Amino acid sequence: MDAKPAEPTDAAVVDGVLSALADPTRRRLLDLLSAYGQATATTVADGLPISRQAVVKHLTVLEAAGLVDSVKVGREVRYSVRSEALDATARWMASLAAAWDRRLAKLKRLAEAAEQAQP
Amino acid sequence: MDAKPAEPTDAAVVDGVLSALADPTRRRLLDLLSAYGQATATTVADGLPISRQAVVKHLTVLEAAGLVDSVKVGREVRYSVRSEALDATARWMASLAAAWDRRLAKLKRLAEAAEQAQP
DNA sequence: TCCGTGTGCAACTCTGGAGTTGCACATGAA
DNA sequence: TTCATGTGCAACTCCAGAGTTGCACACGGA
Repeated sequence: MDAKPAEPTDAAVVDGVLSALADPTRRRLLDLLSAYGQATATTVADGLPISRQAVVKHLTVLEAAGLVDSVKVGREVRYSVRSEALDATARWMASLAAAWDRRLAKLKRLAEAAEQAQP
Repeated sequence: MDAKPAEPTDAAVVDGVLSALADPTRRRLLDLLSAYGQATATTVADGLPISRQAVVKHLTVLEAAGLVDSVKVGREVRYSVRSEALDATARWMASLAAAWDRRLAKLKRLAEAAEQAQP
């Protein structure tokens, strides 16, 4: 029973996470962030071949997708990774794969039944 | 033990699946395909507001990502959904989420230890 | 054989997003 | 207060990819 297609609320989350993770640079960014635990855009940009502004844009996308959290400390903004949205999307994908399997199995049964009915 | 980062072979698969699923039209297309069980590009295009050629391009991307299978029957090409790549990506995401959680927990412990060492 | 329908290929437009640059603003330290 | 450094904002370039259109080709049925 844990294989229903997806909860309606998850749709937007899944959409955001998938778009966010589609970019290799953003995946790399998440890797760095999870390694640092907490870091500013400037810090992360040092470890990447792109400008700080590019990093900020990516972080904005990731935050909108719920994959990243930001906290303002003094004059700097510290970002950290959040696993909830990622986990929700993983569950969505697993249930989708299960749904496909069930549909295919059902269609296969129907096809076999039809074949036996009309030899 | 089922939470190791990811198998190296999976990297390309995950990359392809994520890029493929990032497009809403492609997700819609997969929905239709899984409902039909098996369908041609022309058939699917009838249920979408885009041209057959656009559908063919999307199906090519999906097939390259391993999300779709194609079989040539006479003069038509029948596409069907495949769940393996999707399932592999789901597992990758779940293990990534778990890895993030473990790292954050570890960093938290380290921070607390440091705080106790220097009150 | 001829006709109709489904595919494949190529060229084209166009928009969104990735990245850069320049500058103004804010804040912590001296 | 002054200075250095980290952020925020805006305008700009550039290119990949989503979609279209037109046409040639292939195959099954009459």
